[in-house]
Amino acid sequence: LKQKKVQLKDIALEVGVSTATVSYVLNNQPMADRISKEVANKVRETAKTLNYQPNQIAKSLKTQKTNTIGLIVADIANPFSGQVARIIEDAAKQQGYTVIFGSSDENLDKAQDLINTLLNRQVDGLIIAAVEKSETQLYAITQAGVPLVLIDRYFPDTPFSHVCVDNFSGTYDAVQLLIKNGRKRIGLIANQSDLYHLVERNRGYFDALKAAGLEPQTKYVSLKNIRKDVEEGLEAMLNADNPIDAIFFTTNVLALNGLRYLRKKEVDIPQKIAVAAFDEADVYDFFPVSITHVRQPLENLGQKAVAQLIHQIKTTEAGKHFFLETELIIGQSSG
Amino acid sequence: LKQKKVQLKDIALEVGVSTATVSYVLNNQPMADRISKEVANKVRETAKTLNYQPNQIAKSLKTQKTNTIGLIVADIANPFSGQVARIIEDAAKQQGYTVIFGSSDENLDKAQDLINTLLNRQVDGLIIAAVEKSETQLYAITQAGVPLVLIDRYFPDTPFSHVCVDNFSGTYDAVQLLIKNGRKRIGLIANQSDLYHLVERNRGYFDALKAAGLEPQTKYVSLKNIRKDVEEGLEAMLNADNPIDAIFFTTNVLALNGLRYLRKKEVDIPQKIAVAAFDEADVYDFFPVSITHVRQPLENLGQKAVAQLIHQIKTTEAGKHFFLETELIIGQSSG
DNA sequence: CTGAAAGCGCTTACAG
DNA sequence: CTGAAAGCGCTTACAG
Repeated sequence: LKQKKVQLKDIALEVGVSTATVSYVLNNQPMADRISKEVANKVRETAKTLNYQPNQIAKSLKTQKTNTIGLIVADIANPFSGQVARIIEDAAKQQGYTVIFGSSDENLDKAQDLINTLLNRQVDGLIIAAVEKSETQLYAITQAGVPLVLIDRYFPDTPFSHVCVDNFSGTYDAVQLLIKNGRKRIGLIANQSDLYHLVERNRGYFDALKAAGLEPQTKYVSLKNIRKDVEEGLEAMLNADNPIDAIFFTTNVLALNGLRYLRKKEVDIPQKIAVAAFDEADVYDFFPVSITHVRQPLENLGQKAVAQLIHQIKTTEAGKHFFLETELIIGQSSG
Repeated sequence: LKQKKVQLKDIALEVGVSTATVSYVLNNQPMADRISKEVANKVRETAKTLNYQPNQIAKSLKTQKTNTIGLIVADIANPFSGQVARIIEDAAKQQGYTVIFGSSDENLDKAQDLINTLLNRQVDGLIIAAVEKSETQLYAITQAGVPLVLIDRYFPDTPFSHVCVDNFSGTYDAVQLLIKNGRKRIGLIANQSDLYHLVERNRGYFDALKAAGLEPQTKYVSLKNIRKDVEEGLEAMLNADNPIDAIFFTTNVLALNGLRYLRKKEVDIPQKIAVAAFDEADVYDFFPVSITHVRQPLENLGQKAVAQLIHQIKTTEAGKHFFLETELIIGQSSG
């Protein structure tokens, strides 16, 4: 049933030249300049009439380039990952690259599996939203000579290229806004994680409080138990002897769970408690009050990652560290 | 800089056998049974110590199989697409397939571009959320002998396999609920589109109204102008001489835009106007009232699409049409 | 101006 | 029980 595909040989036969000649003209090789206009045109015409589609696999085997980028995100179903994937897809396509993706679920073994699969498929380079404790597997990638760019997350004191935002300042500024608005007891709800970008967000919170002489109140939630942990954390902080009057969520997932709870409990925002969060969410638009949040420049993030990766593919030069600025979107929730 | 990769030849050399032998044992070919246990073990050991990673490209060129599925969605950044993509990714991985994706933006030319790219890369099959008027390009795929399964959308009187939901019944039931709840003037906000699954939703609305002897009121919105069109439609219907007391949105994007507008205008839901919609959205959780909606079984949809595609890849048998049942999630918004 | 030929890294009938 | 060899569909130095 599978139709025989048209190949170089067929065009060569039809025109009466060698496959070499056909290859030269179809790829616009420098060689092609020396091929007579007649032959070249005939080749091109024949390719068109036969509807020739080059076999990228054969091409790749010979040239050792697949024009493919491997992308590993946390979960493509998560809007943050999806948006970044889309931007990367577009930027890659513009440069003639296709992307193969996989979701790591923040799991080290799954990530390693994906890396193996992608390397077996000879991707020209990888863009990875790295999972916790994955430094070793990342070193293996670069040691194999495969270009690598980290996105969103990174590891300090590590040579891998990365494109991230300034998580510290982003958080610092948002928390400072809560302070400026007169809040004295500002809680933090954060992921229990060693991922450096999250650690940096926490540090932004602590530093902002310290600079104002305020006491921190924190709840670290487990990835396995987000909803319950967030609710328990909020409940404890709200019912403490000295209850919080503001809360900062370090991710949008935490914020969504927190906001759902606060709405259920009919806690007044921002009268009773002011709210700010890192990252956006569509949902913010629909909350009764607009939510103050730290916005990451996703477009820039994705495009720079692709640009840097392709640069590394072409030059085998590495190790650029980009930190992009975040933007503080001030809504009504911060008071 | 690029490290030389370990290949079959290296293992063969090390063990002192031919590459054929190495290939047989590493692939557990039937042939491998006849190879002495000692040799086989030595091959496996050596492969492990050298950390041999097969070159999937070379393998594919020879076997004419890439173990790759091409996936075309409307926009991977859109949560519906992202969730489906994730389910497909997992189902595919379980069967040893990797997925390459692309976003068509509902655009025929982009879709054709993606199809070409994916076919050049010799994907073993395609799963496509088809765009309007794409029948011709789909016929070209099947005529080239490439297995194809449509997902979410389909075309009537067409031989392509598809996995979709029963859009007519889903809508019919939801609108009927509004009617049961005493609503008499039920409006429809729908996309201006010939896509059959959307046409079917519209038909569900009209039939439900007709069965109850009610008059329809409709607004068809352009993809290029969703927000404005939705708002104008609602405004017109709310301010008509005989204003609507309920509204049905045929997609979640339309619903989100509509809900945003209704909230801004402080229209009471469901007192003044009852609301129901096709498809889910995270946002529904955060709306002051829970939103009645028609839920698609995404998990099933994605898994069946992959299963059917792989079936077609292995048997070259085609043309199965799946219609899955939707579920009506009854919230407070429908009154 | 063009072609013969090697080779990319595998698999697999075939021979022994 | 194992290997020599052809071949998947291209590209590209090299020769003429």
